[in-house]
Order: sequence, then structure tokens, then C-alpha cells
Amino acid sequence: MSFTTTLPSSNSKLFKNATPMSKKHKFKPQFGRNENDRKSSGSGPSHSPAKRPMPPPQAHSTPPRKKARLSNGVASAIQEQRRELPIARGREALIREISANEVTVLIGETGSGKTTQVPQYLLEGGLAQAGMIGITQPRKVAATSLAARVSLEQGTPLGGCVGYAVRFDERAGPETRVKYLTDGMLTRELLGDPLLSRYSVIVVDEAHERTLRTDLLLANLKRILRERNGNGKQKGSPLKVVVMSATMDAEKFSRFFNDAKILYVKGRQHPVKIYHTSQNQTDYVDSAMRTFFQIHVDQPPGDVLIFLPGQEDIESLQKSLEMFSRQLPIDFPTVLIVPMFAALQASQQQDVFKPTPKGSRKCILATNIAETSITIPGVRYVIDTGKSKEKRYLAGPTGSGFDTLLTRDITKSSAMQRAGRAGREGPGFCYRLYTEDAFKQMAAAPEPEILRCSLAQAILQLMCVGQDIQELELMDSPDDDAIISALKNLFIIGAIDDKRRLTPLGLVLASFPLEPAHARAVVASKDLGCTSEILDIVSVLASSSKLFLDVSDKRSEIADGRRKLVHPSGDHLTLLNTVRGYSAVGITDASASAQEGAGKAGRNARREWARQHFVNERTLREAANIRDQLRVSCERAGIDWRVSCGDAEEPVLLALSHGLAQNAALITPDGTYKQTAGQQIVKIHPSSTMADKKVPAIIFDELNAALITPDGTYKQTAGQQIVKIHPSSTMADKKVPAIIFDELVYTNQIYARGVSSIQKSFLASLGAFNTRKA
DNA sequence: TGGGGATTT
Repeated sequence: MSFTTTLPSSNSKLFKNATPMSKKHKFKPQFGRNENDRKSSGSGPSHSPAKRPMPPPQAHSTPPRKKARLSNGVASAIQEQRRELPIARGREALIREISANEVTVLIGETGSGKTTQVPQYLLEGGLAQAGMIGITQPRKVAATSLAARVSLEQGTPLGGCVGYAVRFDERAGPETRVKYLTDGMLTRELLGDPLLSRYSVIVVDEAHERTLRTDLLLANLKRILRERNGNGKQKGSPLKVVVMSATMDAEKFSRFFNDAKILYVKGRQHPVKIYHTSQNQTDYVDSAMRTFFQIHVDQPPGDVLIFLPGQEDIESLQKSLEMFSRQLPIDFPTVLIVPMFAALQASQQQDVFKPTPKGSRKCILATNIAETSITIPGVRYVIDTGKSKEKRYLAGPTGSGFDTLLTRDITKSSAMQRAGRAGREGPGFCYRLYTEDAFKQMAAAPEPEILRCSLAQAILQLMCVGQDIQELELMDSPDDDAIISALKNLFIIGAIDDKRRLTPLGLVLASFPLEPAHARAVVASKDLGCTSEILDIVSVLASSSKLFLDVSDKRSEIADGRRKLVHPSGDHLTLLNTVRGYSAVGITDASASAQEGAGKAGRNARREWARQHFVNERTLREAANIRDQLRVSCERAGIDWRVSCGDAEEPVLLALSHGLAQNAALITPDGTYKQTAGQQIVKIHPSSTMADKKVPAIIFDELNAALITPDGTYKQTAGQQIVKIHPSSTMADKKVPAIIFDELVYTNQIYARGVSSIQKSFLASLGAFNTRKA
């Protein structure tokens, strides 16, 4: 072919053993033309062959909103589908085993139907008589869409027999027997009902993901089993627990629950042929590009999904692919390149779900978002770079650690999950840009989140229900260092005292669905008269997605669009300007024409405003929900959320500084910033026998050490970090005496993100003891 | 000069 000089040459093909190439590149549908590919697992693991291709319910199927009076035909078709699921053959055995055992570990492959069927089997088997069946999910969309599917299968309206509960959205009532909920939601329920007495069965789904909340839930379930089922002193009705997981870690879950019975359910995934490279690839972006064209030239139709670590690689690969695609002969199928990552505008994210036009091949460049969170239809080929970005919190000795965000090798379970994305609708192919040896050397599964995140919020929540994270029987316990760091953090904001006891302020902070630092800013805003402003800011900080989205090649356009929002003091008041600018668009519109059509006109105007200012509207809508919830929390805590300081900036920055006390830095002569944490000025608490004594050095209850200063106050001793302001900050390259920041992230150096300029004098008023009047 | 992905009475 003429393009072999510009396209990667056929000699450099990474996958020489891949399916035979046709000399003529006519893209006739030739699914499953190579029978060997269907059966053999190649050099890697494969999925079992499917007898009857039928994908499981998709996360994106639209839920029926109302009681559907189903025709008999539809209803019986649904029941027929249920009976054909792989798990259906094991129905009686499952009911029997789960009834007979206190805890069951259920390993089900993708497509087995376990998540939709097990709760129904238990319901039909009479296990929901003393209480509900609760099924937990790590993600909200999964909980809501599964509930919709199962209520359809039960022929009852959503929120009737089958319901769900996720943050901001609940459809469950007195009749509800089967409830799908996020694991965070159930951990929340624990606070008010420590025995989960409303439930007779708890099914913990996707347990292998080992989210922080799943782990806390599992620990509590073990305790509840003892208390509700324990010999002699039962409280309430007995509880059954079913732990559902993908292939990994079955024995570990079983051991945790005293050698619980393990059951296996076959899946129904189409076969995926897996290829490994014969040599390690140094440049995975280039390898991905060459592999894509190898597929595009040699292989039958079907979309290609490429897993990459992050936005930067996606944008770079997109450019290369576009450049080479233009050089393809005219009779070749068009290449449609679609990027997919969380920080992408919602409208652009929709592009991956649009059907691929005839005569073209879609190539999706995605982060981990396509591994679990979304399912993209039409994918037949997966290219797996074997890399992902992983955030990991490094607890610092001063209670102010930082996050690392580094590209790392994925795990085996992640590699399997990625490969499986090629077999959703038919036999598929996965091209791994790493050797089989490299695969074998990968860790089995990701480290549990509880070992990788800040523990401040979790510890505070546990303290409120009288639990000690070091006493709690967890599957994996965090290091003492991480715990001590979190305790220091809680101490600095006044949530606990120097004896590790919860303070009245700590109890208030825990009542907010926020990180303790953000909750502290809300509480501080009461006396400073700026609660309205702090809620606007904190609700954005607590949102799951970023407010400002940047695509690298539109940088100056974006800067122009946002110019009016930028506040000279930095990122926090810029956020505030943005929230207020956006809200004002809605209010103006709604009051202008309160009659019909106003809602729609307002929505359109807000969307346009967000577009013009290059602001993520999804974040602003989520933030508005969070803000409503925080207003309720404020009312309970006796804080008037309407109180505003108008245009005054000082109270707002001071309130934020109370929460971010350990996230402050001072400028140094060479223009860099040095973190102040570890240099807090502290006063000795009046109740201490050391009060008013002047000694050279003090230690307070393993939480910290401090040295005396010439003015008689004490200064903490622990280390200080040199930090750089992140280039995305409005404060980048600005030199001011003092800053506070939302977080430190180490990528290629330690960056402060979410930065505001503050008066240096603020810091003196933030001593740990000064803040604890509650 | 640079942003994996979830989630909370």
C-alpha cells in the first residue's frame, strides 16, 4: 500500500500473531471467522464462550419511570430472559446455601446476572420477611439503573417492592423489600441504626473494588453479625451477608468472615482473544497508534477502545491519529476519533454513545472511566496500554500530607476488566501493549482505598459512633502513621483534643457531608458573617468534577472567556464569582418570565453562560444540590446560611483559612512558597498543668512537639514542604506574602491547587487552641 | 506551566 511509508510499516507490527490479514481491505462483516479465536484463550486469560449472546442489563438503559402495565407478552419475555441467565440454573442452590449460611461469598463473572437475580431469588425464597434486602453499589448510576431493571422484572413500580437510595435521590417506600443503595448511603444509615435492624440481608456488590466505604461497611457487618446473630445475646432478628465480587480475592473475603462458603457462578461474556507484545514497549502512545492502524487496516469492522492514563496522552494520541488518518487511501473507512475522560464537557462525552456512521470506524481514547463507570456500545477491539494514573495520599508527619498522581502499571483485575470491554456484544479482541510476563508480574488487585487516602473524615465519623479505627476489625488496617497524621489534622482544626477525644466542635463538623476542613470553614463562617459565601465555595470544592475544564489547544480562548470571573485574591473567590454569575443568569430569566417556558429558557441561558465562560455546568448543578443539602445541615447546627458579607473578601478568606490551617504557605526570598504546617503557633490549654509555664520544648500527647519562641509562644517543630502554585491556578506566577490552598498534588513536582492569597496575619490567629471554642 | 475515577443523614 502506498501509505506504508508514512503509516507504521508492516515490519514493525507489534502483533505478528494476530488474526490473518486480508490482502484486500474490504470491511465485510466477518464476525467470528476464525473459529480458533473463539475457543482458544491465546496466551492470556479468556472469557468463557457464550452459548446464547445476550448482554446483561446495561447501566445506561433508560429506567421506566412509571408502573408499566406490561402486556402479557412483554412480561413473559422478561421472565424468559431471567430464566436464560447463566445464574438461573443455580437458583435453588443459591437460595439453599444463602439460607443455610450466615455469610456467603459469591464470585460471579461479568454477565452472570448475579446483581439483578440474587436479590430476587432471596425475595422469592422468603428471606425478606423480617427485613429488607439491601444491595450496595459503589456508584450511583449502578444503584438507580439496577433498581429500575429489577422492578421491571418484578412487575412492580420503581419505589414499590423494589427501590433505591442514593445521595439526592431516593425511591423507596414502606412496601420496599429490595433496596439498591450506594455503599456510602448504607454507611450513613449505620450512624442512626448501628445494627441495620431494618435489613434481613445485606448484599455487598463489587466488593473487590475495596472502596473506603465498602471496607468500613464490611467491618461493621462483621460486628453486626456478632451482635445480631451471636450466641445467647441476640439483638433483633438475624442478619445474612452476601459478599459479591469479581474473580479476585474470594478467599480473602471468605477468611475475613470466618471461612465463609464460596459459591461460583459462570458468566456470559463473549470470548475475547488476547494478544500480548513479545517485547516491552517504551512508548505506549506510539505503540497504541501503530496497533490501531494495524487493526484498522487488517481487521473487520468494529470500534476500537484505547485505554490511556490521562488527558495529556489522550490529546497527544488524538493528534497523531488524526494526522495519519488523513493519509489513508480514500476508499478506507473514515476514522472517527472520540476522546473520553471525566473532565470533558458533557456534550462531548455524549459522542461516544452515538452510533458509528456506516463506512467509518470509531476509535475511543479513554481513561479508566471506560473501565467501570461507563459502557460504550459497539466496541470490538480493545488496546490496553497497561497504564493508569493513580492518586495516593501520603500522610505527612504534621497532619498535612499530600497526594501523588502518578502513572503506574495497572493490576491483573484491571487488565481483565479492560479486555472484557471488547466482549460486550460479540467476540472481541484485546491487544495488550505489554508482555505476558509483565501481565504475570502485575499485582492481583488495586490496593484498598483505605490504605491510599486521607483518613481524617473516616476517623471523625467513626468517633461519632464511638468506634476507634485502630480497634475496628478491618480487612486491611491503615498504618499508624496515616492514622496519627489524620488525628493531627483533626486536632489542628479543633475536632479532637490533645487526648484524642472528640470535641463538641468535632461533633458539629461530622454532621456535615463534607471533609472536616471544609466543614470547619462553614462553622467559622458563622461568626465571620459569610456563611452564604462559604457554602457557595465549599459546595463546588465538594463536587466530584472540576469546575474549570481546559482543553490544551484553546488556552487563550478559555482565558478570555473567564477573564471577568477571575478574582485578584485567587481561586476561591474566583469560584464564588462563577457560582454567583451562573445563579444570576437563572434568577434573571425566571423572574423575567415566570410563566410557561421560563424554566426551559432559564436552563438554556445558563447552559449558554457556562459555555461562554468555559465552565463545567455539571459541576455547578451538582454543587447546587450539595449546597441545598448543606443548608439543611447548617439549620440543624444552628447556622444561618442566609448571612452574607456582600462583597467583602476578608471574612471569606479568613473562614477558609480556619479550615485550611494546615494548608498554608509563606513566600521565601527566592520566590518559592514554603508550607507553614509544622510551624503553627500553639498555646498550652488552660486545663494543662503546663499552662503558663515557660519551658524550652513541649510534647503534647504524641500529637506534636513544639519549641518556645522569643515571645513566649510555642511553635511546632515538624517539617515544611516547598510547594509550587499549580499552573492552572489564577495565582500561578504571582508573588504574595502568604497563601492557603485546597490540596497538594505531586505529579512532577509538588503543586498547590486551589490557591488564594491571604494576609499573613491570619495565620497567627489560627493556632490549634484558638479555634476550639465550641 | 498542567488536571485517573468514584462517593456522603
